[in-house]
Amino acid sequence: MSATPAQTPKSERTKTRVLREALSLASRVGFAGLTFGTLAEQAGISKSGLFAHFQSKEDLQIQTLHVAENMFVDRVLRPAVTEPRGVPRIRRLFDGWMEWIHSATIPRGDILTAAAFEFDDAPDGPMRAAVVEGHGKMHGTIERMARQAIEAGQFRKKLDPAQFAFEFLGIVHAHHHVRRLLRTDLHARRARFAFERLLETYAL
Amino acid sequence: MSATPAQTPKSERTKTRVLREALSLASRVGFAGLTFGTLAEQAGISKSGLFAHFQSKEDLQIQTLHVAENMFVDRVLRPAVTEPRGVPRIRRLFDGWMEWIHSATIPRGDILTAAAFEFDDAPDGPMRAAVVEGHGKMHGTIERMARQAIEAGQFRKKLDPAQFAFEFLGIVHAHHHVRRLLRTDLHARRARFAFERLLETYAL
DNA sequence: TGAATAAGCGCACGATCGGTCGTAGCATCC
DNA sequence: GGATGCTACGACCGATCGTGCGCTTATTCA
Repeated sequence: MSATPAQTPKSERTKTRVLREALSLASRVGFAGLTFGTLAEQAGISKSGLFAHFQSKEDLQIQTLHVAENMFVDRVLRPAVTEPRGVPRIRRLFDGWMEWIHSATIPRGDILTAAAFEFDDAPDGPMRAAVVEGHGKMHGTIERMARQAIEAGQFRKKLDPAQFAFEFLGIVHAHHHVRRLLRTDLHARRARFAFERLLETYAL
Repeated sequence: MSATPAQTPKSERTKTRVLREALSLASRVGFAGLTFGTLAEQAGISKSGLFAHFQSKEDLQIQTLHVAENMFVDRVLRPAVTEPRGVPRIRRLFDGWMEWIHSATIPRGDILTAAAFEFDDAPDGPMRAAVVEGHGKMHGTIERMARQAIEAGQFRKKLDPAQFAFEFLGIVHAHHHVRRLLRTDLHARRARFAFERLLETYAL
């Protein structure tokens, strides 16, 4: 029994495991469908046992969202930043994001975008605030990349970085939405085409 | 009592009234939030009384959706078709749609787009099918308009009408989403800008 | 090793969900 | 006008939701 080398406490290990299940569950049924009952069943723990780790449903949702965000940073954002500033970095971000979407199960798609769509009309609350903050950060990141592309002489000076960010996100979201609605990957082509047109408009 | 001039039967009048309330309710809380309980309360009718008019919740949702669709046709589509084919008609469609969005209460925005977002990841069912069909029709309409613009010599021949429809809808949806997320009308400008850029790319 | 702590469980709660049923009464049509 | 059929009602069902409580363990730390 004392064989366990006294490392991470059990509580933490359980929580990590539960959060992994929560992420998987939310990917399938959304954050609204992330209920204590179903999560308890999937994680092999009692409903009330979950309350030892999460004070409320909102708490559970937020922590799960942060797990997803960290994964996005690792798999999409970080790789993009290894590219040189400007257009290459923007391209890599778009490519990475498309892959990220593609790797997700079709019915729900990119879990972060799905969360944004799910909570954009929710009443005020911590979860909505977290989603809004995530959107703001992403918008800011893309804006910055556009600005760097201008500084690098790859984009025209007349380009408004905020406008670029709006359209970039719009393309990604439109793709996400159509993919969910029609349950097909055919529209990745259209999204890519729109993205290229966006770059071309401001190239040189 | 016999004063009523034997016109529309009472059943129909009640149903119309209830559907009007249902639309108003759905505009505030979404189609998922359109429950028999709350609708009964708002319409001043008993929950079970509603079942005389709607066999199921899905039935209620679909009928309410159709009311909204008809309204959209009257207020947006029909006015657009009064314009000459090609770019003017496309412009009018976009303008009308932006007004339609603007006229909606902010937290939920355009009820049709909201429905599309709400049911794009729902399990198969009549409501989802109705939403998909609505999207298909809209896509087809825009595609046709783009084709007509090509025929009229206003758009380049190399333009893919389906691509145009994808991007047109993408702009509208992106606007709808950001408006709900940030609860501001500031992004109408960005949407319009994106739309103009879309037209310019294929003009001549 | 033993005491303090916290993890996890079973049970139950009030609310709300979509939906059913039997019935009463009013509208409709012959 | 009178028989018929539909509208509308209230009561109720089983399921599920988020959440609280009290208890039994298992774990942590001195």
